[in-house]
Amino acid sequence: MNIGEAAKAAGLPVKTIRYYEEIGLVRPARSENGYRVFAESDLHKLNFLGRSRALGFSIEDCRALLALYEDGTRSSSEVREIAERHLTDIEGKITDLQSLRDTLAHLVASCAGDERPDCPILDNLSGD
Amino acid sequence: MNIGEAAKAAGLPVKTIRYYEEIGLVRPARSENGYRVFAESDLHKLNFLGRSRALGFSIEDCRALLALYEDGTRSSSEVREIAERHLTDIEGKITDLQSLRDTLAHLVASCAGDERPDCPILDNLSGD
DNA sequence: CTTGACCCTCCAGTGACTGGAGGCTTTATG
DNA sequence: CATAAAGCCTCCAGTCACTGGAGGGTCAAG
Repeated sequence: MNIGEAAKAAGLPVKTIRYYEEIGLVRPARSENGYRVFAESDLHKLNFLGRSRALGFSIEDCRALLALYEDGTRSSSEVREIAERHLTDIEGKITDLQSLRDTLAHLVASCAGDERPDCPILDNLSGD
Repeated sequence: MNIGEAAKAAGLPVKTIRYYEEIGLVRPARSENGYRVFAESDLHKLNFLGRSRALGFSIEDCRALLALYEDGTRSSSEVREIAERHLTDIEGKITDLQSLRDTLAHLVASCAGDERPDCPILDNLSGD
């Protein structure tokens, strides 16, 4: 299976797959003409990577998760640790964004948004 | 005022201020020895930028906001538009992250996290 | 006079791709 | 059978907003 077909099957852009090979996440074989050849196991990995990235795991987390996936002797605690760290990270980001949102919402609400120059948003940004 | 002092006053790293000059957000004078010299108005701009960035505005948004701030004939609607777009953007990000968080939380909760290899997290990532 | 704290410029790296140039190979069509 | 389109290849540059470091000049204190 060539890269284009693999891309469709995995739901990833061709460029992304080449990139994943470059950083050693997948190692497809090569045919005589130099084209990458993807086996079922490669496809499986690409799907795994796509799902992990969609859950927001970093590339390095994905690399670790993939290694654990392929290691039959792993302990589930190692996986859970990575996921927990990521979860904590996301929760922190949510909190930060919510606080930003509240501030911004107040500012937007306080601004007339008409043709006059008076603007509480700018007042706030300039230090009141 | 030299860049170090300006950095302290504005609460920004020296490197960041140099970067802001490079991209034309501030234009401090120069003394004979080549050192940047920051006037009160420059400091004011740096503070404005720091606050805008802290609210998550992109550099280009900051540039636009700064221009509006310095334009006495602006209409507050222009400012409000930028802020509203940013607010919408943030709300979208919050929604996305919340959905990620929910999925991850479920996965983490379902994983024993012990020494055994069985792991619903990996099962999910590998496509069930 | 020297030490240390500043300051300068320029270059490279971050994360995770994405776009494009320039050039093969394969497949479909006239 | 020629050609054109599609698909593949590599390599380089750009994204965003900085950040780190090399290599070197300037200044105030002891």
